[in-house]
Amino acid sequence: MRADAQRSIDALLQAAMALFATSGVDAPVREIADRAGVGVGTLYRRFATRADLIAAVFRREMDACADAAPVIAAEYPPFEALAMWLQRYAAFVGTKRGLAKALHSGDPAFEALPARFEQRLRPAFRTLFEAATAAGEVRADIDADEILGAVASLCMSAHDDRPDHARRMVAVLVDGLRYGANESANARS
Amino acid sequence: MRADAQRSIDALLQAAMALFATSGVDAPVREIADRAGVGVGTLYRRFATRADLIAAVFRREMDACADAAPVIAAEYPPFEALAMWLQRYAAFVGTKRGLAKALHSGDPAFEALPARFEQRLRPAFRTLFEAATAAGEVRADIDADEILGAVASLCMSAHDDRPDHARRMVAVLVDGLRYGANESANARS
DNA sequence: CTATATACGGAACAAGGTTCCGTTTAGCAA
DNA sequence: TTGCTAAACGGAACCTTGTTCCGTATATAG
Repeated sequence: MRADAQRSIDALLQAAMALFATSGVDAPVREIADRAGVGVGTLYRRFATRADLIAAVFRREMDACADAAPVIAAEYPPFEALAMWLQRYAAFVGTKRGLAKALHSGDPAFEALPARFEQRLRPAFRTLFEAATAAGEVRADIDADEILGAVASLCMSAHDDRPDHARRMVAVLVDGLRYGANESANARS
Repeated sequence: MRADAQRSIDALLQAAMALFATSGVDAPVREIADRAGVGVGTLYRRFATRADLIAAVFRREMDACADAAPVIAAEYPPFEALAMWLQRYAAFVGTKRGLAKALHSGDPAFEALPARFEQRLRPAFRTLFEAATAAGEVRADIDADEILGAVASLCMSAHDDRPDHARRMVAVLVDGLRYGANESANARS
């Protein structure tokens, strides 16, 4: 692949990522191309369709988020690593305005994304989670998937408020994860 | 209001209803106007925006569905009435491809719809449900709202299959409602 | 019957996605 | 270094969709 082609792809992905975070995934292709400093023709040479560009951005960010897990795990003790990565994950989900709508749109470009979530994010978190569990720092009555879902919900719903609202709510949730933090309140339902 | 204006409104609502059922709520305004035998100008004279037309169609169908409840209740015994109305409700939800997306779009035209659901459909079903319960024909461990939600889910998800798939699933669900029909299976976690 | 407020149709406009094609250029070979 | 050419580029043009505008037609009160 020619070097300028690779540069275009990188610029497009970066521009799209930035615009999606601020304006949602409905950002017009022309704006994306402008911000990347390329023409729309170039955009369409690299991504067959607007949806393919969106999917590529999501995939890239998902991977980056998953890749952060082992790095964080190597540098911090189990529970801190888990907490930090969940904030990282929250930041990822928080920039995905319109993600849910896109996923349910039925567009074939998005079909592969759920599978990628399973293959990358889920195991990435599970490793952190099991390390923290093994260290006895996480209560035993909660499932790893529940946490990923809960954090995603927190970040999806409250996105128009102050931008750190989600971060704080995730922090509260993480505190609640601490082993034995609320032993008397564990009887739910 | 002039008679021709009323005719236009009726024609538009009917055309939109038919198109929404077959092509989803994304049907273009021009197609709707054509099918109604009017120009797009007329459409926009009657409905400030495309979303307002969609909302009007939903409202009208919701009301029709709710109005059917007392009619059915007057003609059939409690449990049959309940079963029949749920099929009516299923038919309504089944023609609403894209309803969920529209509701979550944040468009102000749809803001009033959830309230209308509460005010019309919920009580309409609750009356049927309580009559059947009073007659001892419905198991006691289920809530009326759960049923409305479950039927809606059934009709939303499986819409591309054979069109009667949802109808059959709803029928199965209704059978499960019969009081004492599966007493041994009632222990669900 | 006539006057006029009301309604109608559809061309025109705006905005967004996608395609097309003439121009430019990276990178290899001589 | 210089030429060559496949690859890449930009952006005008096109298509579809929602919305607006306005000249024409008509229902209906008096």
